[in-house]
Amino acid sequence: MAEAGPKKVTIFDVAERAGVSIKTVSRVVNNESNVRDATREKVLGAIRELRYKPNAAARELSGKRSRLVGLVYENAQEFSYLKDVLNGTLDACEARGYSLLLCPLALPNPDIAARVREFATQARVEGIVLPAPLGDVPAVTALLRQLRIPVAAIAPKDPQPEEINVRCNDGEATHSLAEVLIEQGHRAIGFIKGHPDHGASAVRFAGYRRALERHGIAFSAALVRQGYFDFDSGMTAASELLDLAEPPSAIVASNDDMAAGVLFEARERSLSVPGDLSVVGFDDTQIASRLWPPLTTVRQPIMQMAETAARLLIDKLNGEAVQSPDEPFECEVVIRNSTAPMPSIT
Amino acid sequence: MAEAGPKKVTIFDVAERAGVSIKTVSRVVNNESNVRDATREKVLGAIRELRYKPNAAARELSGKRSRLVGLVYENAQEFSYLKDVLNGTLDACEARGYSLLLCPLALPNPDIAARVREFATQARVEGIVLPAPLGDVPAVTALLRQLRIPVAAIAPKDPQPEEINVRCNDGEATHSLAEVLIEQGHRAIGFIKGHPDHGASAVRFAGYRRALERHGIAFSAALVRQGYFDFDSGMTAASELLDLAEPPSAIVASNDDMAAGVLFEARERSLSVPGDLSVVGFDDTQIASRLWPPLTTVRQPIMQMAETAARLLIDKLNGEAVQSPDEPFECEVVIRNSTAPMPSIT
DNA sequence: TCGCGCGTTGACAGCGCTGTCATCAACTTG
DNA sequence: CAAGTTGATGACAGCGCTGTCAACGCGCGA
Repeated sequence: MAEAGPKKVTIFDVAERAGVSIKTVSRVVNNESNVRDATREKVLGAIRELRYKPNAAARELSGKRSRLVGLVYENAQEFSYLKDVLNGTLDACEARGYSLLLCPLALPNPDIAARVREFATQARVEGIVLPAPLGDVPAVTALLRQLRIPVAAIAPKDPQPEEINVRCNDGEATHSLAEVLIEQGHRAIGFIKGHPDHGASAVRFAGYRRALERHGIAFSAALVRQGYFDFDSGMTAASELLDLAEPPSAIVASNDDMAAGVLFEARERSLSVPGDLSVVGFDDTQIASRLWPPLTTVRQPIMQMAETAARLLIDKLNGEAVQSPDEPFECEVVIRNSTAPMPSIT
Repeated sequence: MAEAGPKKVTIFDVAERAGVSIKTVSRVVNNESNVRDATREKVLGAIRELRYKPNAAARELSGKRSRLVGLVYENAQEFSYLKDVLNGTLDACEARGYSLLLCPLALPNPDIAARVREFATQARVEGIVLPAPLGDVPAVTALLRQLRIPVAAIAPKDPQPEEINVRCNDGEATHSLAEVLIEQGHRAIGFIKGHPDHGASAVRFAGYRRALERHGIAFSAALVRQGYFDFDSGMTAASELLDLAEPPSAIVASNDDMAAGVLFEARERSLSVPGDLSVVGFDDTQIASRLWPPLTTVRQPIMQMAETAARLLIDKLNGEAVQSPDEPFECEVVIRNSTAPMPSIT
């Protein structure tokens, strides 16, 4: 191997330069108390001058802190969701000097527990970020609790009070979304539920029901179909709904991918959207604005949620007393062109 | 902190159990030669029985090997591409006991070099995977060369012979794609180029030109527009092409996102696809099958390419004499419903 | 005045592994 | 058969840091 670059700067070099012991340098680097301000300044100066960067391996070996956070996620997940989760988590890690390790999971899978255990122990992560729907998978959550690995869940169905979790008001948002349709005169509004294993599915469905109730529209189970958050299930559900003797004039899909399926099915039947049928999605994924017509949908602040989750997690790892945000994050309804007033039946 | 779990198993425990010195255990773990088979078996047995896992921090501190690979990528990139890159790279890392660290880049950005340097030195990665288009960014490649960090480039424009790189035959694929249209009778075939900074753009354009040439169709610069791989530029380019006095009857977009833009523009003009206009994309991203009509496009084996790149990179880091694959990976033309025979003008 | 407590600092061991070099037995060779 | 060669194994230092604990100086109350 070729020799290159300047000699590695170690804590000894800094100590010598600052005229203190390595222990004091260590204290300064780790922001410990009980260092006189003058001393701290001296050390900080030496660190800056020498461009000292602590050796992560040595710190971990000696101090038992790996400064590693894990992101365990469902690999089949809509990727624009993951992208936001990833970016948010990375931001938080970077800001606090942590590194991120990834653990994609294929669900459903009987070996999840083994894989997560392997990851948690072998990868030496101090804490784990668990984006939905993994915060709702008992095999995972129970294991991590048993391993005593701190967890930060993004949008779990049943938030554990002692664990970090961040939520958004997607129930409210679905309520608003349904109201958009109601205010346009729609009364027969179909609903395609999300995957039953995802906490968000029930919440969104509840939001839809509340909107109907509030506006005095009778709920009809016939207008509800079970979907699984994927394109095909959206198509199938739309097909069934449109085959009804009295088909809905609008359909709320629990995510964009299923809404895309609805649009597809409508095209197959030469139904005009929004002329003959209004459609709304959820998530504002990239596809929402690429479809024709562009989808009215809901944008969730996933990246902020992930950033907050990871930040709180790291703070907790650092011994701070953190608590989950009291208020859910705000979703935003994005009005595009897939919705239009109910054609008057005069 | 709560005490939990079994006592950590160290190399000493294994050595004792196997009745050898720690050094011999180390040799076995690192697959070094000069260990008698019988000894190796004994040690392997002890490792298995004790479930020994070497401590990564200690190995790094002592041996200077971090077993970390970096993935530097453009964050704005189409994410289904990144997903494949990520999955392929992760697979290779996992199979070889490496971990993956991420470094998203926002391009264009004057500080890339600083950020990459920070990542390369601070994150202690031994090697870096560089998916397109980053293998073509001199600020990045030159820096890494100077830092002497081994690199594996995915689909670079100018493959460096001394560095690992994997390619696919996307020129051929574009050729085939254009031929699909030609065989359907199209003669006026528009082309929307990709981002000029991406190596693939020129290659795909060349494939298109070769197809025309091979079938004796005169090339017309008027039918070519510059795009940037994004939806909007696809729309704009389509708009210009369709405004031509003699508009094309088919359009080849250099990726799916731009093809989606073409479809969108066609819809705005109430043009039927593929009745009035045939459209093809490239990449077979998720959106391709969600659009209406579903796009004829080309699927690249990105995940395999990434897996190969990362695998070769790690082998190289381990001192093996590796060389890039001689043959490019094969792309696959996916025929869907966005193409149809040229309407006869009889 | 002495003794005590507190805030600050340093000496040193040791985290778990790999690199270096010494050792030793088993061969090979003239 | 002595000397040299080779392969297998072990002893030990040390990677760069943090935890532990001791030492030191200073102010304060009795």
